[in-house]
Amino acid sequence: MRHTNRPTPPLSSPHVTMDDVAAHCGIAKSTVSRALSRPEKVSPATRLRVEEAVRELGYLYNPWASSPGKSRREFLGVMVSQLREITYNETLTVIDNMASAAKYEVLFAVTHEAPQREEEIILRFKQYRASAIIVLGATMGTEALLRQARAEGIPNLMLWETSSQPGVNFIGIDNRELSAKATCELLRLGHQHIAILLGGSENLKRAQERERGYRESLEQAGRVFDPQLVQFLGPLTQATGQSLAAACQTVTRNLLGLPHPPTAFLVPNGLMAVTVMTTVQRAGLRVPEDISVLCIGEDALAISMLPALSAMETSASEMHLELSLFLQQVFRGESAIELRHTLPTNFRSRESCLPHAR
Amino acid sequence: MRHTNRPTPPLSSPHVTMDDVAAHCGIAKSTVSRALSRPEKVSPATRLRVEEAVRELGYLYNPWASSPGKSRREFLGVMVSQLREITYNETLTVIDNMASAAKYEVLFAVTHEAPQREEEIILRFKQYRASAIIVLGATMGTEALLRQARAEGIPNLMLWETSSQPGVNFIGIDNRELSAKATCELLRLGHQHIAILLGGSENLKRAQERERGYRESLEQAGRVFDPQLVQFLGPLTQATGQSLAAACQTVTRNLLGLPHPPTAFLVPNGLMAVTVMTTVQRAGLRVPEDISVLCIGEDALAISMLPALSAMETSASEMHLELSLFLQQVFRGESAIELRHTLPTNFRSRESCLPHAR
DNA sequence: AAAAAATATGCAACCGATTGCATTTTTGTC
DNA sequence: GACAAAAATGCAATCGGTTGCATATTTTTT
Repeated sequence: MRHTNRPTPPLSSPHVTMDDVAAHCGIAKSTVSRALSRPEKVSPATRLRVEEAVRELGYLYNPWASSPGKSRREFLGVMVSQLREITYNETLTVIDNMASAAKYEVLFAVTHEAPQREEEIILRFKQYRASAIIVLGATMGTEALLRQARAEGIPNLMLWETSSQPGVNFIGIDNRELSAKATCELLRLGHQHIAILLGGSENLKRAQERERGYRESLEQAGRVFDPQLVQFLGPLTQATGQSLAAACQTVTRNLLGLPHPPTAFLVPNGLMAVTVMTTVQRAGLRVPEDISVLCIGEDALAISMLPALSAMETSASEMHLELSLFLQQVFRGESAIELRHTLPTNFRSRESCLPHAR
Repeated sequence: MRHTNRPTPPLSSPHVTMDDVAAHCGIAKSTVSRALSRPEKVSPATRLRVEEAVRELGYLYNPWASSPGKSRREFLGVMVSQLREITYNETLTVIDNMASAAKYEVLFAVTHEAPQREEEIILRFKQYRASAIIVLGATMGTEALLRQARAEGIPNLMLWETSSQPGVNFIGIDNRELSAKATCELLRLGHQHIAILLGGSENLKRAQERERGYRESLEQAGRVFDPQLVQFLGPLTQATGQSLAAACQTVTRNLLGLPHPPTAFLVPNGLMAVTVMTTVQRAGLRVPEDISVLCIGEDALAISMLPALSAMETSASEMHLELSLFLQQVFRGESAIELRHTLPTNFRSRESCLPHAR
């Protein structure tokens, strides 16, 4: 995207400008400007007259104007892979709160995990001179984009991910390790056939890393890796047009119908956990007696359901705290911020996992 | 908010301007401008030289500059009460897709159902000359704000709500009626004590309307209205700091402990449904045999859970279709758009509601 | 080959604010 | 009441693009 090619937008209604206010008060434009931005530099009488006129004429500050170099409109670019993860919602809320308090605007965009779209979005963020770029949900190309942005002086932050590349900031979990730990946990419980469900497409960094962690754990334990047990839900929903829940249901049913059906499921979030559990139960099996379910990446649903969901858990509040610290630096105008923080994770056993009864 | 008072931001790095490109090519700034915005008005040779220089110098179009009246940066203001509703996520995705395709930027803000915040946000949207304002989740003051915006020529659209005020556009469901229908449904099944759980605070338009529908239905059926059975979850979570799910759990437990405990629950969404069901079951009761659960406002979770959730359902896709039509009008530059559409709703019986066995 | 038409480019004004500096007005002091 | 200092205001340049109009160049026509 360089320039858009829309047929020249219908010019918006002629707005009231500072000149109008000045004329109305019979004073100079510069005085009006000062009255509004540094009231103490102006006599109380004029200030009142200006405020009066502003109200009367309905004048609105125009952030577009002002010397297009300096001035004070500030943006935060927020790029999200998709809006299916409840955890992202919380994080987005934190970001918005901080931004709002600091009078920053949030530019929001969804990538749908498409690398090309990511590139466009980052470019737009740059054009709008975003003070920082925050990413939720990365593909394999994201890091390169962020390094570039960083090199150009735009602080960046990837959330819920980690990165091995320099120049990319992050606060997040090591998904490979997380997935590996989860797999080990199930292996330790004696499960021979473990299915892993991955939200998103293969593009998704997180999904790739989890798949890798899963595979490595299996290999390390000397088990055969059965590709049938690895299911990416993203491409499926896109191909068939069905909802994620529906896709999950189909996949689960298919898995249960295998000659050697899995006795444990690794799922990416609460919604998938519910869906898997329900499907399992409808197939006449019990959770956790017959089938264990373990959630990688806990969310609000986990504790609410029955049986309560065993999960790999992380301190979201720790992340949000660090996030807010980062944002404060951004708001203070620091641009060479370095922040690479891997959050600790641990297995939280609840009710949905049991040792495999042969 | 008129002007912000930050200590003048640290001036961003000196960007490459059109002048730089022009100088580098030895041509006039205006030619560069034309080469980029209307390539056909410029000789192929120059165009190539300019493109080359742009690449070489790393020139980026600066949307801030340009005649601050015309020009082509276009915004969509999206105001959301909170990010707890999964349905909102889908709607947001639709909005983002449309905006992105039309090269509009999405300005995003969360109100937390605070009227004062809403006012600030709308003001900011106006300042940034947003082409339209879209609202998800309104308070009682929202409509007045939108009418005002509309009067000033900014199209607005309230989603998932209806409005009786002129000048306010909407595509949504009549929450009073919806709630009334749901209550009737439960009354018809013979339930004597029906609890209603409302997400959000009393500020929230939707919550108010649902409470009203519930009350009216009860009165119409000649039942006594027991205020104890009406629970607003919003204020509770804010007061105690606990999560929505935790608050829902507490409330449910309390309700079950009443002298005349409810035999049916009206819940606002899937997450609350899961939580109520789980709490009920942990209390030694069964869903739906002992306790019925009916969801007002269906979401992805509804069909995934066990027992499958009976719900008042609406065609989200119908809404999204109309929404996209509205946005297309906005993108085409129409500002006096009139759109007031109440979506049909109907009761979808699944497994979570049964006649009350006395 | 000259005139007319079409195309390409440059010049300069403009958009709506900010800001340094000059100027005017007010205030305070003796 | 005169004068200096301080406070308030105005003037004009500036930011980085866009655009109408004038000018220069190329192409077409006869």
